[in-house]
Amino acid sequence: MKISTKGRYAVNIMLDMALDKTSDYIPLKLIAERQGLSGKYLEQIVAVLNKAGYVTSIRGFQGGYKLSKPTKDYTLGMILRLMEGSLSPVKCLDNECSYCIREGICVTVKAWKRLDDAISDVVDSITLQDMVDWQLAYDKQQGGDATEDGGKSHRLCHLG
Amino acid sequence: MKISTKGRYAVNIMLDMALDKTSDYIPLKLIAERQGLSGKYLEQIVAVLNKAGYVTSIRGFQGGYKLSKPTKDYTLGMILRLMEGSLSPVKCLDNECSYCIREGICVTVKAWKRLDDAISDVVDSITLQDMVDWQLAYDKQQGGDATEDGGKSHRLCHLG
DNA sequence: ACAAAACATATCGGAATAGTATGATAAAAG
DNA sequence: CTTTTATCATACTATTCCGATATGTTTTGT
Repeated sequence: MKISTKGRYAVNIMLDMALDKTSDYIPLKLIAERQGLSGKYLEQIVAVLNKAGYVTSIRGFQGGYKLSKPTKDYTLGMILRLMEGSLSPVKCLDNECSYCIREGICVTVKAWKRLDDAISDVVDSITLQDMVDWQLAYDKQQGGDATEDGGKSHRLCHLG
Repeated sequence: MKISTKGRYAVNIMLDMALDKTSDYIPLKLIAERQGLSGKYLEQIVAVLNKAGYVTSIRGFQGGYKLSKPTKDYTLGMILRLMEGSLSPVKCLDNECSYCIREGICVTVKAWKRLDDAISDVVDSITLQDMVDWQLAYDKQQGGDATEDGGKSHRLCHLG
């Protein structure tokens, strides 16, 4: 029941971009350094985000990535489902359970469905903007310069 | 984010026991046959349930297992956590995140915590008795003899 | 004694995870 | 027009986890 690094790092990447005030194309190497993650690994992850249209890229010198939509348009669920494939606790709920022996009778599925709904409710209700707001509120609470770099970079938790 | 077979099969085992009207010690082989699962694999799983005191066993001829407590005393969360170790979506929430670089600052953890709470709310609120009730309600709705064995065995979904 | 069943380990193939490694392509700067 | 920076594209790999099998040993009622 763990979210993989792909899912978590993807959130971290997009949140890092959202918190970057320059609102310019950001080289992935910079994000990797800020977050203390492998740049090459992040390339694989951001490639998926790129193909899905979640980020826009410019190649070559002074290139990089930026979010293609406003932060309120991304939910945690969108990002996680893109990377993880599905967030349902059992396969049965992914593909209509067409191969089940007793379709519709299985009482366990009723429990899994409740769990699945609860998970979806949470991840679909939290937007990237929400997380930005949480971060800004925390920065303010700390006086704005509690961090060694004055809060310019927001190193996130990446230890699963 | 998937529940493993150990967690799901453990639920199936305990639900199978709960639905068995004989209220006697049930040989695991019988459960394996009813549920269409590997008996040897179930032995490993039931061994954990046994050590945790969730089931009681009698060895030897005509031995077997039975639930050691009334069905309302088992929650889905108890069973799943026993088998899976933890249901939290990130490791960070398991051990107080003592090794985090920016403990308490990390804004992603706030999101993971919400998800974790939602998951716990669901699994801790569903008891084995609830699932038994759901099954009995369904049996009644079907007239009691819709199944080929008159509803005596309740084959559950085990396809993840 | 025998058969049925719990109990105890060891082993194992496959898949997923979490990355590295290597290189090709593109574009701006000097 | 070369160099630097960066995206883009695969290939590879080491480790862990999953989902079992396999091979017994021990207990116990008949």
